[in-house]
Amino acid sequence: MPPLRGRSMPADPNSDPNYRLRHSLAHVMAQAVLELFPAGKIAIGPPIEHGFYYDFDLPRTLTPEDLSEIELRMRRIIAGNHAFHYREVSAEEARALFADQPFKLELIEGLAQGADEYGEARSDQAGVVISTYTHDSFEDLCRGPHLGHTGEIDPEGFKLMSIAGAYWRGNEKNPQLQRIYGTAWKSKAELEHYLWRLEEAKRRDHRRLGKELDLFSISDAVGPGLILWHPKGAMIRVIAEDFSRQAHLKAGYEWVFSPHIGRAYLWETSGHLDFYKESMYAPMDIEGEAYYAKPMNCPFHIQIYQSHMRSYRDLPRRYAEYGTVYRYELSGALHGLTRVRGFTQDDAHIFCRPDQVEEEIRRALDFSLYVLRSFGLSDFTAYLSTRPEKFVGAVADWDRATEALERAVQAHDLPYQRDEGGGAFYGPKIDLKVHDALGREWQLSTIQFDFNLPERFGLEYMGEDNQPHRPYMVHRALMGSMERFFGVLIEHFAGAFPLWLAPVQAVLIPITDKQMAYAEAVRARLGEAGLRVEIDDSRDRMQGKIRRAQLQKVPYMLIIGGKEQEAGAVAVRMRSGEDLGPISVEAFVEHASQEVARKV
RNA sequence: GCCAAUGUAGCUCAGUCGGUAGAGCAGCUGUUUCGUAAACAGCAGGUCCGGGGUUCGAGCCCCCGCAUUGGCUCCA
Repeated sequence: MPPLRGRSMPADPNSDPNYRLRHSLAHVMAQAVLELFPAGKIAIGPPIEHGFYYDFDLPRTLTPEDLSEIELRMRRIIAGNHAFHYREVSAEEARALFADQPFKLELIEGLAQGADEYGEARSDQAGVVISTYTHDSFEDLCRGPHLGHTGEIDPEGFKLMSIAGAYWRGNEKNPQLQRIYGTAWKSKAELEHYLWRLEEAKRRDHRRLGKELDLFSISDAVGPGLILWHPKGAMIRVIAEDFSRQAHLKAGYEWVFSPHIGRAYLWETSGHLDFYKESMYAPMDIEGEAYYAKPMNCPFHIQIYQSHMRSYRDLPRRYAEYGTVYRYELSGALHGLTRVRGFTQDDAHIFCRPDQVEEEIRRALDFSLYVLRSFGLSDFTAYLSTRPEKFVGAVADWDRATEALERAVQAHDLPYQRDEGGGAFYGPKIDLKVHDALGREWQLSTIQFDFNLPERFGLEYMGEDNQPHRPYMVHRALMGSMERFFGVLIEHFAGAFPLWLAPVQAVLIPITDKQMAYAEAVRARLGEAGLRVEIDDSRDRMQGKIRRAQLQKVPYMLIIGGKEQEAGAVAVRMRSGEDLGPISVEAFVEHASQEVARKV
């Protein structure tokens, strides 16, 4: 999840004011690379979110020094003020032009057969045109559009960022190419702003802050992708879990627990061993029988549902659990807390009657937004994924479910996008992505119908008509996984957690050790009031103690000198640097308690 | 998993041409008792990621692993 790095998804030429610039720079870069490696083969080079890339097959692997050389050549080409010329060619002409460019030939064949440049079938088969753009000595198969000429590019507004391996057409069975990423902006100032944002993101990186603030670690001895929660990180998790659990109970959920492993039979019935096996760990043998670590909690909740006969009057049933699951992830995909191999979902499964679906979805979405907003996240986009080509269940059920999802989103006036055909084979879903303080998007919540498992397990309830009926089943996770959610919170707050979440809410700073006994008494009083407080009893000077507390991003520093001790007070410094001056201990308790209750 | 880069003290990092392993912070000890982001001094701290090889000699060169980082792919 490098959220600031451009995604491979091409930007839109109409809505993105930088599209032409970035696309043109991709061509300029390809020319520069071919100057350096005349035998090089070029693949594709689209504009992306913050820049552009181009994929190459080159006689040797690139080094970071090559990037400077390529940049130099690019600036030289830009200075030539070369115009971009568009022309349309026939398939034969195109084949001749790119006779020594095998990737281009493959693209041309695709175009000739009505596919687009990514090899996807196009809906508008009729209007397939093969075109090229030429500037200076470089001609590329390209749909455009481009700038008028290279002189429109600010030579100080772009920078080549990195080299990465990328499979031809993103398929790991295809040859691996070398991809050069660049970022490009209208001006040097914009580029610098972008680079500053990258630095800021680095400063907030949860992996860095996790170490600096002693929140969590990952040990080689334990294994990659497996998280150790240190006391301070665990404190935050416990607060978040307690808050959310109470909220669930108030919202009509029933709390359940389920084990970490289950028999092969369970996973055969659920179908996980058919369609999810690549993500599951090898089974363990228990008295000759295979057991699997759970990659999902649903089959267990289903067993609870099925433990006795359900009446239509019993529904809906909402089972919630912090369920720890294990999923195999490719080693190269692991990333801090946001992509791990063992994680705990704030999972729930709702079993309901068809006539309750609308209400249940609305409640689930309301609840999800309430919980996320409580954690200071307020900027959301919803993604509605609809029925794919391959699916299970009845079309009527899909339509009803999809409409319920859409109406729930609309009721909240949330910005949302439809991903037509993007649902899983077993049901439509809404994903909520949140935007953090830097505007980066993170997927957390998901509300997902399942028409598969009720069928496979033969779920039933007895209806008013004394006939068995199949319930609807909805999976949902709000924070998603505690690990990822924690990572997002760390980065969102840059480690400066709001008071209610801060693992240490205040540090008492005695100026000399004459105040130590008084500090101890103050701590006892604050602890009694439910505040998490430490005394800095090191032999540092006050300045040193303040600095340490600042670096640990502790919300309050309570300075205690002779004057405060006389007055039964503490001198309050906030981590913003603001000095509230001396106030009585009781006044501070009141002030802090209110702030905790407000969750800000 | 694949491509590339990286891996040196708890942390951040330096280490030249292959020739006795370094700094700052953190830790420990001593001195200092101080009013809003670092008191002073000393001490200790190493499987240079692991294993093999080349060499008189390897942190440095070669090979094989492991881990991390950036991508590809995938996702809570």
